[in-house]
Amino acid sequence: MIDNTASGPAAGGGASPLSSLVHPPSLVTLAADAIRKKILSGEYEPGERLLEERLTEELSISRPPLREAFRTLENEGLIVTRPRRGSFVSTLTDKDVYEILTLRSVLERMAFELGIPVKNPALLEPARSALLEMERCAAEKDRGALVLAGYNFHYALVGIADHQRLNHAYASVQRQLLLCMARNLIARETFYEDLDHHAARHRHLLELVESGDRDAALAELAVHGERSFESMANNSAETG
Amino acid sequence: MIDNTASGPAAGGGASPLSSLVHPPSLVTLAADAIRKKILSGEYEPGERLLEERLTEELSISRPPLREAFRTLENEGLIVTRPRRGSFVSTLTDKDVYEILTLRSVLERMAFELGIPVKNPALLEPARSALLEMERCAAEKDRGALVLAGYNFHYALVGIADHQRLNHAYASVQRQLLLCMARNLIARETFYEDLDHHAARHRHLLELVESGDRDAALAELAVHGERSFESMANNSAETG
DNA sequence: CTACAGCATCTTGTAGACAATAAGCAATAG
DNA sequence: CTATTGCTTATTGTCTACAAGATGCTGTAG
Repeated sequence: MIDNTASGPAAGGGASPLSSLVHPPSLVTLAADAIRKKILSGEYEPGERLLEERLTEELSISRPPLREAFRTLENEGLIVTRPRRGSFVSTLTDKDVYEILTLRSVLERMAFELGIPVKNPALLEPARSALLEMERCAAEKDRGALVLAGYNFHYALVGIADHQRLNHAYASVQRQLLLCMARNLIARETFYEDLDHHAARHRHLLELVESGDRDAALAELAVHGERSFESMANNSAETG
Repeated sequence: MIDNTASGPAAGGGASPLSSLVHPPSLVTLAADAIRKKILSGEYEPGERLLEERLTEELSISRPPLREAFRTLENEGLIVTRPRRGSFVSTLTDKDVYEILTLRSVLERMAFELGIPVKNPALLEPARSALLEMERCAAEKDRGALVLAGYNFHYALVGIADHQRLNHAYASVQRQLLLCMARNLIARETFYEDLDHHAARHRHLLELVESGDRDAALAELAVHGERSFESMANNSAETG
């Protein structure tokens, strides 16, 4: 059954909360969100075949909206559809991981180059609250939640560029990154060194962004991304 | 009626010629290609409502595959769908144009940074042949064809990075750029100064790429993009 | 004359059914 | 015993039909 408890930007395709009040979301949207959630949570494993009939009864919808949802997920890179063969959860090779990480890095740098110094202070609010959420997770020693909060923070940070297409592309890349993590569950545990240090690094990054020093922020972002890249690449090399 | 005379990478979603021989393309693919073509050629104007029933009889298919094609085009940014209201060809604001051009620039730079020096010489082949096509168009004084060939050249150039996701994102941006041009038809005529000079600039760019001098190629790309940006931005300011 | 309410029509959203193809299995021949 | 061929089954691709909601018009009241 569809359960659309909309999560952060990294998790859902999420319509704006305003429009969702006015327009009841279509089954296509709900189905896409539900399946995306199950893929990213690891309930559907990479490579797993997604039987349409099975999904229809699982979500209590019929096939047309389900198939439309598949198209959406396909364009997001979460599933691949082979004609007459069916749809499968994307299996990521090491090259895919490389592509995802490099593209993410470029998009983040673009956001900083366009967005710093921040013209509209309101654009920083989401990043600030996301950081608070991170620090809360760190204080509670909730590593899994911290990772997700980190994704939301990065997404919010990219938002300072006030660039719709950049946001869209970045969200897509982030989702695939979450798929990487679903592949090697170890990453979820060994990714980060120390929770407080992790949160502190992100606070430092945000402060540099707020200061308006573009080059300093970009430099920090570089080492920031470097760390993630190494962790993920090592991890992928171990398991892949 | 669907007429899938597959064009260059900028125009079609184009399945590989090999697989198209084995697997008959689905109606969804054919419909998406056909509609995309009509949108980019200007047959369907920006803002125009796309009636499902009308499209079904125009393409001689039924609504389910058509609706799936809509999802694809929606994710490509060519149409927008408002729930219970219908689908419309995307209307681009000046900010949209700004976003498209900046994103394109970043993606091209990324391709150069990752792809130069070119490791696999075969990756340069598509760019070389695309350039020849450009020069042919210039010689024949076919301005419209030259512009399209230019798009194919740039797409081929991005291909040197050997980066699937980058290619995909770039193709998407390019399609929206073509949508810009469908908006202001003037651009198609006044965009370029001199046909031969235009082709020569592109040859120069390719030669720098082939030489392996990344910085020089990036510098040339910068002025290259600068020109397009100004032309497009001015043009959009005039008409938008 | 204008504004609001109610209705008719049209369009989208969804469901269920049919047809075509691919995968898996079994039987037979070598 | 193995490989190949034919069939069976299951799953995708597509179509037609029904339901729900939105738009536009018309009629009436102020």
